[in-house]
Amino acid sequence: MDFLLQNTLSGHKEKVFPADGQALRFYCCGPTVYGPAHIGNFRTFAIQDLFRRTAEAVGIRTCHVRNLTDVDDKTIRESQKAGLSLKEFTDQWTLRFEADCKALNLLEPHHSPSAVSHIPQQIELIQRLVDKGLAYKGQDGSVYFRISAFPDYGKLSGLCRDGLVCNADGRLHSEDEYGKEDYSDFALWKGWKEEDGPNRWDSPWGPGRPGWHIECSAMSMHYLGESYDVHSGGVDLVFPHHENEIAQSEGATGKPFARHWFHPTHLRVEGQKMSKSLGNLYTLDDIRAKGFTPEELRYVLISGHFRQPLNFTWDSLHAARSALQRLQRFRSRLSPEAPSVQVPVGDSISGFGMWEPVMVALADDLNAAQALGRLFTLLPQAEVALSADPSQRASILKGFDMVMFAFGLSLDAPAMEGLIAVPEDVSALAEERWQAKQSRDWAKADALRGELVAKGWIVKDAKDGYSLSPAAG
RNA sequence: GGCACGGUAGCCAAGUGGUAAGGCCGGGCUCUGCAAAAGCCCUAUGCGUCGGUUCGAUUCCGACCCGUGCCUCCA
Repeated sequence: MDFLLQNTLSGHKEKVFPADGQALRFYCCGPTVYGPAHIGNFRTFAIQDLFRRTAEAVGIRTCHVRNLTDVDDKTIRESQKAGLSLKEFTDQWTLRFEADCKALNLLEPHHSPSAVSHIPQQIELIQRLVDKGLAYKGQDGSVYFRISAFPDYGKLSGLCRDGLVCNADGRLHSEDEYGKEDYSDFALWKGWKEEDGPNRWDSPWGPGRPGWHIECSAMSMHYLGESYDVHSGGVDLVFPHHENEIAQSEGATGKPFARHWFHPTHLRVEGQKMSKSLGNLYTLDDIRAKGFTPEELRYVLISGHFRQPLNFTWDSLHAARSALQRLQRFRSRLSPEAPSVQVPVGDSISGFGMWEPVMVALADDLNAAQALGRLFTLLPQAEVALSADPSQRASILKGFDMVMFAFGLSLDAPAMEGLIAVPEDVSALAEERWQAKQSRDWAKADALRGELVAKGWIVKDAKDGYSLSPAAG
């Protein structure tokens, strides 16, 4: 099964493929660890995870790198506010980020390099650019990339260099910037300033710290080679971040950098842009506080097409809950055993069976919306097929689990339920009610159910027992 | 101002030159002491507006309206 994906560089759908005999080399721009990531950040990471899972599900091995930006203006400023060293500060947010990723069932990247731990690689790359005349030291002690020496600048974003200067329409900064030859030139190395405090590293150009763009070039090439397969980040990174990465990398090596680029678009919240002032920069904890699970959020985040802006609403989380429950019920009817979520590389290509149309949709430019549509259409068909011929159970189950692997849905809600502690008095009431019901004392049973509801618990009867769950809301 | 993208049922959201996937909500039915759950069924004569091309357009073209993104460090 071919895996097609629109390439930002060409504007066309192109086949995703690794070099012969190698893993698909895949780089993602990761978070700046100065606070909790919000659900908009996680939309991008969830889509990237969907990309990786889809690749692996169709039999493409991957090597996935996602960096951590742990030195920049924000991390320095916020660490100082918090009274912590930069490392203490970014470490704590890195742990938080990793925990959130795990909760969202994002596969762990094979490498998660941080900028601070790759300073030498960045200095070396800057040195290559200086040596080739593509970078220069400015009057302010910083080193800048000389855009005028890189004719291809603008090929990713479609913005030409002249356009940058001419079309900004008043948004152009005044020319009081000093140190740079040209307004558009960007910093590779930032000379140390008073407000940076102890956060300084030595370099051939004096003390300072790396610029933001250089870290991704240096680390991606360090782990994946000077030319690699796929590079991804949020749509806002197309310009200037990715444009600058291309300039730095191709300028230094003279070779093509990443071949294939894709950019998930932004999340909107209740029809509005996310912003601090609107108070809608929700984190995973905010989602939990409203009683939803990370998996429900994941479902929402991946359920729209990644190049289409997605409008997040609380209602969509309710919809996700119901949809997931249907999948869970289907899965547990198929087999009570927990799904195997191991990477299915190797035997996957012919393994989807009746679910193949779902994977075809995912492998066609990551069309998750269409894939989910097909999935739900096939659900009743699977039930019919199963009752007609029970011997198909194993193959239906296998294909279904593989598709769930690709979506990254573990369908493990029952395990979650077990984690909710039921207070003593509640379980005693419930037990008393069950006994009343067994002796057909309907009035008493109903009265006891009323008491349980008053305590915020809902009881549901089955043939041979009952279950308790906290009332919604 | 430049470039790009989008406007599909109450909500979310696919898709196609030939008569609108799917999910949620809502309604109905079956089942069950009751309730809930579950399963089944139904739910857009219309796809921003107005023109054009066509046997036929939501799908192509044009104009317009509205919304969104990027235009130097924001996923």
